[in-house]
Amino acid sequence: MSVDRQFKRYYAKEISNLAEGTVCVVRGWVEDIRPLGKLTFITVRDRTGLAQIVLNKNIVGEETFKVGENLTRQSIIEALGKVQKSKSQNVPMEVLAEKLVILSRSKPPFPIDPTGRVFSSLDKRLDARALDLRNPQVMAIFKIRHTVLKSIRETFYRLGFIEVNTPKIIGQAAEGGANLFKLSYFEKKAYLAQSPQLYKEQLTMSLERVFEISQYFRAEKSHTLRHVCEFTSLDMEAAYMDEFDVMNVAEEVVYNVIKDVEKENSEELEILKVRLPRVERPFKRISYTEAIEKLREKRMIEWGEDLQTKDLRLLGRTFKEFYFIYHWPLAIKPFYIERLDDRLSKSFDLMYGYLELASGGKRVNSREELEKRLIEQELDPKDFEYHLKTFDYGMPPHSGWGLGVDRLLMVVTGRNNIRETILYPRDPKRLVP
RNA sequence: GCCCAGGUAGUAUAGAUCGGUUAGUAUCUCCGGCUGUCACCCGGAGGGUCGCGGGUUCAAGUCCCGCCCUGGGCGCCA
Repeated sequence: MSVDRQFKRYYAKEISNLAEGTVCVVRGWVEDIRPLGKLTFITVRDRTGLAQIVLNKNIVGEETFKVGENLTRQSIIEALGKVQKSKSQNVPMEVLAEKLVILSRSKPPFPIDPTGRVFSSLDKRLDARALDLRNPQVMAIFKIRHTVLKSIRETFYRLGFIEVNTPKIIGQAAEGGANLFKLSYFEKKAYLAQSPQLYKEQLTMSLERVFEISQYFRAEKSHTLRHVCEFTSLDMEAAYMDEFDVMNVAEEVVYNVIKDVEKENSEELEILKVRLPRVERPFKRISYTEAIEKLREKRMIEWGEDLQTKDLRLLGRTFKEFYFIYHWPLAIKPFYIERLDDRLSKSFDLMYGYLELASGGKRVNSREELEKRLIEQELDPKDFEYHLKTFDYGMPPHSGWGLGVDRLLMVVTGRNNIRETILYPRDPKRLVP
């Protein structure tokens, strides 16, 4: 069934560098078939790029030639042949086929056009996501995503952080605020985790420096380009660091991500026709109070108010790159953020333009203060007993943040819809595939 | 949850202001031709309950009502 196994398989991209006459095996999906009588050109694509296979009736014979003529687009083929110079505009070298086998025959019509000649709506594309990924532009996003994840891990390893995995099925609807997805856990009620917040704080009392990359869940019917119900979060928490220390960590992570993508994904960036955001260290840092003053030039806003979408868009016009907004009012931050004075907190957000990428701060590390803050926010300390107890075991001062990986990808790949950066996104209307 | 814009072959679109012949185009799929194509070309064919239901009318893709779906904005959002 298969062509001769003794010959090496080359990726499409490699063929251009092979010497004339090299015998090679090419595998991939058929992008185009151009029959010209006794000569057929097949463009085949794999994850690395495009290759051209030439089928000559006088060389392969009647039977194989017919296989080539009757191919369907998107089918998976395997060809064996010799490399020769090509007159193609797209590739310098091509493969003159001696054998051709169909490994999987596709069945048109397809719900979308993965070559991108006719644009399909995102909705249709997501319905056929597996096929959509054959589009080099779509594939490029996820190759970059791979680099981003790799870069993040390398930075944290270098900084002496330990990678951890906290539970995603949780028993207590902690934290209040956002809505949790409920599920049944045998006879008990359980929830899908919205964050590793309490776990990662607890881990600082032993592992000191931890980070986690994982998916979390929010049952919110958000209808925007930057919210989904299942998102990937990068979380870190470190003992003995304050809010400015962990802001520096965030800056280093983001800076390295940009530099690594620049180094490793120039081809993908070109396919996407985007330029990476400029990064200069240190990132700009403005306090919440300064942000309010800035906004006052444009509209009536009271100190203490949370910033709305329109405010962030306004700020984004002034601060077009990465920047921090730090020391937010205590009242609009969660209970575990430490107090700075009677009205401010040791908190910060990392922004890119109008987009909120990360949020963090120094944490409360006394049990008494934590209980007080819970009550202030109308939460019941009894529900947090398992967490509060850990503060009696000796809890180091610690700080941390959570960063939306999908949002960071939006910035890096220049997409304006978060769904483009997630393989199989989940939003209030989409649960499949 | 609120507001706005949409829904026409597999895909993407034109046609709606003014109701009237066989709903047009590109791509796609199939058949025929071609030895250097490259979004090949040339010739032929196929594919549409115009989102669903109801109404007005001699006549509805087009006008009216309801519903469903999609996109976008706001809100919600550690």
